[in-house]
Order: sequence, then C-alpha cells, then structure tokens
Amino acid sequence: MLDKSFDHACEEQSLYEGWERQGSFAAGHAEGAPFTIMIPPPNVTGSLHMGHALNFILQDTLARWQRMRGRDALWQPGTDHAGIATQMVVERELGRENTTRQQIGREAFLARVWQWKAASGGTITTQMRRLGASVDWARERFTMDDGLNAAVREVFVTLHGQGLITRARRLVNWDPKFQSALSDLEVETRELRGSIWHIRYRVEGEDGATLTVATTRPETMLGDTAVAVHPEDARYTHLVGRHVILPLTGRRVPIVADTYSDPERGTGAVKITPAHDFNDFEVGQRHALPMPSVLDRQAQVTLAEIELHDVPDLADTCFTRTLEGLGREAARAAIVAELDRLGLLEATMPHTNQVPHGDRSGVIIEPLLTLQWYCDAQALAGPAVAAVQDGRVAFVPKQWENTFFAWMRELKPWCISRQLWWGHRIPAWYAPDGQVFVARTAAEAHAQAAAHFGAPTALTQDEDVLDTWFSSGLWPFSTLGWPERTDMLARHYPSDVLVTGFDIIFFWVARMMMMGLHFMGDVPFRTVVIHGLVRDERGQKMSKSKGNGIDPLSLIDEYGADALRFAVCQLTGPGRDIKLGAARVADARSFVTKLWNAARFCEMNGVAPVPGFDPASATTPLCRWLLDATSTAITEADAALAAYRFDEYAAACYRFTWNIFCDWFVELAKPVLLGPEGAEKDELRATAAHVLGVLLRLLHPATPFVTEALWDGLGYGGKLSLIRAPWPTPAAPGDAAAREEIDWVIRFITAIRVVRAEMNVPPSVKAPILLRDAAPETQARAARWLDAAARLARVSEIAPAPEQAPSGSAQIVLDEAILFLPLAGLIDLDAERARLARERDRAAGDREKVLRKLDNADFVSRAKPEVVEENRERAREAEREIERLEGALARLR
RNA sequence: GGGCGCGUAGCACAGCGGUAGUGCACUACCUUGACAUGGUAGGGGUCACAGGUUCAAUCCCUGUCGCGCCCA
Repeated sequence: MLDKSFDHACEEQSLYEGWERQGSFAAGHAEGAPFTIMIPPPNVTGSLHMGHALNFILQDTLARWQRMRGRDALWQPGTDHAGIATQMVVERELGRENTTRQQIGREAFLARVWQWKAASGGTITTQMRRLGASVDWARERFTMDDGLNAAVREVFVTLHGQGLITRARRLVNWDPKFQSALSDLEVETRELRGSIWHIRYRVEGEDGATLTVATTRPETMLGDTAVAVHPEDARYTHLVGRHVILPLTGRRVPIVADTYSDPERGTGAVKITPAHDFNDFEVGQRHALPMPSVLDRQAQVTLAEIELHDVPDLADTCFTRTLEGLGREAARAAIVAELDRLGLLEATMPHTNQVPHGDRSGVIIEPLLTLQWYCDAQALAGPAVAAVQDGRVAFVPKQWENTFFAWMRELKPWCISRQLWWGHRIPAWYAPDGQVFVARTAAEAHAQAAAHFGAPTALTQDEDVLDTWFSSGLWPFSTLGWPERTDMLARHYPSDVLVTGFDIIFFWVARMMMMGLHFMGDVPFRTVVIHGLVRDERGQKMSKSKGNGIDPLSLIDEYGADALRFAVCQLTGPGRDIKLGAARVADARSFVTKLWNAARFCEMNGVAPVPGFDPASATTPLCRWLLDATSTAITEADAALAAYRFDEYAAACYRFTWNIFCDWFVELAKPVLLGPEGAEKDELRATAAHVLGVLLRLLHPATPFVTEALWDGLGYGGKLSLIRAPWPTPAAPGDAAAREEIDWVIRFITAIRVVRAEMNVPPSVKAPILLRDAAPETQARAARWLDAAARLARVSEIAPAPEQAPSGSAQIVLDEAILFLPLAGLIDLDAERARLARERDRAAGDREKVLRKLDNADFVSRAKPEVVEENRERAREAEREIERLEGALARLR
C-alpha cells in the first residue's frame, strides 16, 4: 500500500544510490545507437547554483528520454580546472596560513591545489546527484587528468607545427591583480565616471605655440611617442611632421597624420601611447614608433624605459622621478596636479568611460606589451563557421547562429598563455640562447635540442600555463581517450547535443567546434541547445551581490527534486530566460502529489499491471477513449522533446495526467470500480494500469524519482527498472466513436453543472434530468452514464420528458436535445429567463458574425473551401441553437 | 552607434493567418470513500501603438514607443 504522499526527502537519495549502484547511468549497456551529451564542464571550484540546475535538468531530461528510447546513452560528466579561480582559492588558503605560493614554491603549491581538489573539488559533482543527474560517473573526467593533459600537449605541439600557435610580443589584456595575461573573453567593459583632460603640448620651434590633446588617461603620457591628427583636419595640417615636447618628460615626439584621430572627438588631436592602448599600438606600428612601457606588471609607474629631460616650465625631472612606483590612480592625480601647476591643463570635463575590467579579479585591465603564446583562432574559425552554415551543426533556437557568426568573424589571435601555476604547463623549452623547442615531453625537447646544437643542451621549460578554455575546447574528444583512437571515441564522437547558456557560446561552443573540426575532422556535436538565464520572480538576474539567488538545494529539500525539475521544464521555452521562484516549484510539487494520489487511488481499487494486456482488445468506450488520449499524449510529449520544447513536453504530461486521467477518466471509472466484479471492471483495471504505466514512463525524464518509486511500488517491473523501461509508443489510430461518446458525456455533465451552479442549486439536492427531442443514441448514452452523472452532476434519474414540461424547470440545450431540470421552488424563473435569453443572445451574436463573413463574396470565393464550409456549419449550428433556446424561453411563460 | 530578443487576462507564459489559451492569483460554492498540495463553476484581454499586405492579422511586412541583452 502506497503512503499517503510521496516522501521525497527519504526516497530520493536511496533511489539515486540504487540507480548508481546498479549501473543504470553507465553507457555501453544498450543495444541501440549511441546518444551522447558532453556536459559543459562546470568549474571545479563552483557550487551548484540555479544556472547549473537548469542546465543539468535539461540534459538529464534528454538523457533519460533517449535511454528509455533504447539508445546507448552517454552523459559525460566532469569539471574543468578553472586556472585562475582555483589558484585564487588556494592562495587565499595560504594567506590564512601567512604564507604565499612564492614562498612555498611551485611544486609545493601544485601539491596543495591537488590536495584542495581532493578535499573540496567534488562539491558540485556531489550536488548534481541531488538533482537526479544520470551521468556516467565511472567516466568522470577532470581537465587536469593525465589523459586530458596528453591531449593538450598533442594539440599544442600539432598546432605549433602547423604554424597555428606562435609566440609573439604584443599588447595583451593584462590583469594587474593576477599578474597574468587574459584573453579578450575574460575582459568585460564597465562604465566608469571619469574625466577627459585637455592638455597643452608645446610645439617645437614655434614660439609659444601649443597643440591641445584630449585624453582620459593622462598618466600614460609618460609613454607617449607621438601625437596623431587626422590627415584631412585643416586645423592641424600645418603641424604634421613637426614635433611636440612632452610635458613632464621633456621628450620630443612627432606629430603624425593618422585617420585613427577623429576630428569630431575631443580636440581632434590624440596622444599616442603604443605600449598602453590597443588603438595606439596600431598607430605606433603604422608609423614605426617606439613603444616604451611606463606601467609595470602591477600597473605601477616605471621610468626604466624612457628618457627624462629637464625643460623649464614643462618638465621637472625631480617631480617626474617621484612618480616611480605609484599606482595608476595616484600617478594620474599627481600628473594632473603638476600639469595644472605648470599651466598646461586647459580643461577638465566629466566623461563616462568604457573601461575594461578582469571578469574574475574585477580590477582595471592594463594593456601591456609582453611576450605570449597565441593561437590563430581565425584560421580555426573558418571550418566552424562553415559547419554551421551548411547545417552540420544546428543551433536551437536558430537565431543564435547569427551571434555565433558575428563573433567568429571578428576573432583576433587568442592569447593562450597565462602567468599562473595551476594549469597545463606550456610544452615549450628554451635553450640558453633563447631557441625554442616545442615537444610533447621534456625528453623529446632535449632530443630536438641535441639535434639542433649537436650536443646535449640544458633547457628550461616555459613557466606559464595554458588558458583553461584551451583544454575545455578539447573536452568532447579528450574525455573519450583522444589522442588514443579508443572505441569510446569512435562510438561517441561526434556527440548529439550540447546544452548550454547563450553566455557560453564563445567559451565552449566556439572553441569545441574549432578544436573538434581541426583534430577530429568532424563537428563535436550536431545540435547546440541554447537556454536562457535563470532569473528571480521579478526578472532580476540572480547574483551574490544582490542576494536574490535561490539555492536549488534548498528548493529540493523543501519541495523535492522532481518538483524543481518539473518546474524548470515547464518554464523552459525556446531560448527564453526563466523566472523561477519558490511558488513555481510549490505548484510543480502539487502536480507530483496529484500523480501520486492518482496512482494511490488506482492501487486501492485493484488496478495492477496485467501482463500481456493488449490495448487493442479494450471494448468499452471509456477505455478506448482513454487509450486514444494516451496515444495523443505520447505523440505530443515525444514531439516536444524531439524539438527541445521542454515547456510543451511538461504541458502535455500535465494535461494528460490531470485533465484527462484524473479529472475525467478516474471520475467516470468510479461507478465501475466501486461496482460489482466482472469483465467490464477487469478491462477497466487493466486499461488503467496500462495507461498509468505509460504515464509514469512519459514523466520519468522530468520527474524520475516519484515515477520510479511508483513504478517499483505498483509492480510494473523489477526494482529500479523504470529508468531503462522502454519509452511508450502511440497505439493504432484513434477510435472516433469512443471519442464522440465520452466527449458527449463530458459536455452533458458539464452543462448540468453549469446550470446548477448558476441557479445556485445546493449540491445536496439531487435532481432528475428529463430529455426532450433526444435521439435514440443520446437516450442510450444517458442511460449508460447515469451512475457517472449521478456522482458528477448530482443527477437522480434520467427519463423522457412528459408532453407537458414540468413547470419551474431549468432547460439546457445540448446538441439536438433539451434537458429539463425540474427544480420547482429551487430556481428563480426570472433568473432562468435571463440566463436563457443571454444564451440566445450569445448564439445570435455568433450567427451574426458568421453570416457577415458569408455575405462577403470575396470571402466565399477566395477563402479555402473547408473554411467556408466550417463557417456555414457554424451558422446552421447557431441557428438551431437559437431556435431551441427560443423554444425554452417560450415554455417558461 | 551596430545587432538580437521581448511587449497577449492582476502575475508568469503558450499560441502565430481563419471562433483568444494554460497555470497561479481572484470570486462563489463544496470536508462526495485518491488528493483541501483537492473538487465544481465564474469573472477578467480593443493580443504595446500606427500604417500596410490579405477575403481574413494577435500571428506576415514597415515604422513608432517601451523593456532587456550582446557587441563597439
């Protein structure tokens, strides 16, 4: 006997452990074609938030569905090593012990990171289990695993050999907090309120003449190597080719003509600091300007690379030397004050700046000239773009393809080296003379060096590590054993679906595609399902700082994982952000409870699976109608999942469970179930059991726990067998006669309920129904369904109406028949008259609308014939209804 | 500035050429032997606005306004 309700708190864990223990999640145990989903590896330092929950729930729903469809499902789990984030966590730990990674050294530090990973790195994978995620845990991977490291080295060496990875001294996004380079993607622009300063630069050889430049970063003027004006800017053409003397440093730099300078902005003259600005860097290259850095790795002023000259009223080297070691803000303040003192500051205006920040550190990025490794992303992007264009990879929803194309077109060289310790060490070794040897192993590098120099040579490995995303990009094949050509690789590459948020298109999708195409010669996945962000009930982005985040685990504690999962499915329309609050999850729990109670009712009434039951053998209209509706539900759910419409899938299941099975089937079945034993009752029980079994299977991908508990509890299969039970298929075409009959019963009961409610007839009062003008079939149906009508519409008996209709009756027009509810004394005749008149007016309104359409010659001649016929029928129907309502009104007098 | 998306009942969302739907909330009634995490009935919408295409527009096209996001 089932409990009164589903106790998720005590059931979920043991169900999950049972599945895991018996290997239900493992790939390789099904006959069917492989179905593969690679998890977008979450950050190993992370803990489960709603965004993960959404992402995992959708993947699990797909995986469970496909597994039931007989596919050999592999949902590949794992985490990425999150270079910066993890290093930060461990450095913070060291900080608490009053030490630093520099103090303990690289090796000891890495040991600490691994120690941390072993102790705390499993947080998110543990939490995934609470959601019910059916990932193949035995195959769990970490981007720093040996195998994945081998893949990274292989890729690096190969791309280097192909000239697609090179080392270059360029301007990079430098994060002064981490003291590492970042890729463009790890930089976000934020708006800051700042100023724009107009500064007079003295023009050499023109007594007293000045040129005013506008800048938002006066501190970089120490490193200016030119002033640029637009070649067609008439104000300045006479100055091009001359020089200015820089304030503070007294250096002499040229005035160059360059279209980068916009005459409309500022003063039309811009200072050029090639070593600290990306645009200036390009100008510097075009004009072969020197590129001294004046800010160091901590973004503090350094004067090492520039000359200083004393120039009266312009440059006081004593002052300038005091700037050494100052931070950017302090240096800026000091410089502005000095310029002001010298009378060189023409204006200071408030200005909103777009300032690059490190997405993790939050500090302002300093463009810095350094030597880094770059990957030629543009070359790798071509095949990825082509794969989307020719449909080998499809985005769902499709519009995201445009976003993907836009980004791929503007790719710049991808800076892949990071000045961190935690990550894949760059497989490059340097000889004392600087000669580089790129190799899979140190031994290989030494062999190369020996060959190159003709003698064994001491080498040192590059100190830096690779961008985390470099290894994540290999995930779809490195997790399957590549560079080894494993069976798993052959079987599960390409994967079927990648499910991810749009914010990650560039990180994962693009890089996995570039790497997959280049190394595997095929796309890494065929479909990319893009989902939205999870927001709070008010539509605000969830964030730690706002404190509006909802913890999925506490929702699971309170409402159960099934409720959270079902709520998420209900809300997940195509690519839309979802607004989730506890109320939505509570609603979903009501649904879970409803399902539980329906199953419990079935159990209490002897409904149990009948082996060998053939739905086609059902004879009664109720059973045949239910089986027909079941086929419809299967078709709908299947189509919805195939289209990644999780909302439609949930809606189809919801409607079928609640509105069809509970509201009508169970209610209409009660008279039989509570009546005497017999063939009809047996058939009903068998059918109910069959359909409940379908329902549990349909819902399993969304609500795995409660369905498995019911499946096991009601004896549908062995313990924990639902997870691999076959997905239901729709039965043969529907039964129109059964559909018509039950449809009539529903309308019959509803019509009586409506009138009773409207007439305020107390539910305690039972009333007979008297039929007039009823066709024989209607009379037969009414007789067949008397018991149901008695329960559901408080009908005491059904009989033909006498010639003289009883006075004080309410009247209902149902198709061809009039139903009398003789309730003398209980109904208010005036109210009844008003009600019937209202009905008649509504019907008359309908008729008017339809006739107006039919009067339109264009409509009749140009609309589709079936539409015209439909409207003709509607007009006839309205006409008949009006006639009957008029009759009813006449009888009331 | 460029691009994308969204404006449908109080709220959250479906629908997307041919009679406006679902859930929640709301109102009234009902402790009927699965379920009050329930049942029955009801009210509530010029489908943002303005043009256009069409026999017919919430749906397609153009523009306007409002909101959100991405890129610069």
